[in-house]
Amino acid sequence: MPELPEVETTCRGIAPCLEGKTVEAAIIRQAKLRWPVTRGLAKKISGALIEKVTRRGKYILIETTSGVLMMHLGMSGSLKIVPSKQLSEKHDHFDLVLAGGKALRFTDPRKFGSIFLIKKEDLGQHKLLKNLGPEPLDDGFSVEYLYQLSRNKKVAIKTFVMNSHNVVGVGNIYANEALFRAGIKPDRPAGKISKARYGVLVEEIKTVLAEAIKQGGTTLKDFTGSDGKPGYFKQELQVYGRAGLPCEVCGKPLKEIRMAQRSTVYCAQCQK
DNA sequence: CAACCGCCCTGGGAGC
DNA sequence: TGCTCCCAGGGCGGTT
Repeated sequence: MPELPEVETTCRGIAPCLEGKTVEAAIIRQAKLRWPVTRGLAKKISGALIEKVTRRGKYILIETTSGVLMMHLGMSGSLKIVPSKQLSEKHDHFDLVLAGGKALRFTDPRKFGSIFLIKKEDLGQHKLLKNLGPEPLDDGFSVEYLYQLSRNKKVAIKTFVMNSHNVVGVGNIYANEALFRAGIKPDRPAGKISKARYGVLVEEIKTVLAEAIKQGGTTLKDFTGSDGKPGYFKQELQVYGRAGLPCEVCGKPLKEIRMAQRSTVYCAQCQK
């Protein structure tokens, strides 16, 4: 499942293949995704020049002279560069066909992803973007920021950091990992955690994401070749997916609880 | 407003 | 081996 590091890796992988290219056509095979694909997208984007590929949270933004193509990979989505003549498979819902024989192909078995075409001037006001919190790796995501925001909040710290209004891009896996590294019990109320502990948490969130992005670099090399190869960061995970297995620090079996319908794994000994 | 839950979807694993 | 069941989960939108 693409978390922020994978989205970042995807952006870095596809950007050189897209920037400066002209869009010949867009092929929409499945318009029914998490939300309907923007009406008339194919017609509107044909002939556009791709200027820049960026990212906001987990939204990939492909800026063109005809508007911004905004894509979210949801749970199971991926993007790759393929020869435009390559036959599509069952879950290949969208192609952005480029001049020169290649295409950007969007694949998403569970259809939790989304694709929009937005006017550049409307981007900041788009409902999916306008309420997003700071980027976790930016300086705006600081101890002061998170600590102040957390005051008087009763919500559990894990739910708090996974809320994209507070900070973007911290999904279930990295929330679990960062809390373990910071030694904070996931169900502790956000408003009752000291500033010093927020200092540790903010650092661990940044570190774990940065490390995962670095690992993504390995995938980057053959990005256009095969699929996104899930699990490249898997060997680094200390708690996620390890319920019942011994804590790598103290050896006690890791516990699993459900928080907001999400699997939550922690060490009762190391996390307080 | 906060807290919570339902929902969108399908592959894969467990259980029988 | 094949069926059925259930779970994974980002994130919005609706309800309480």
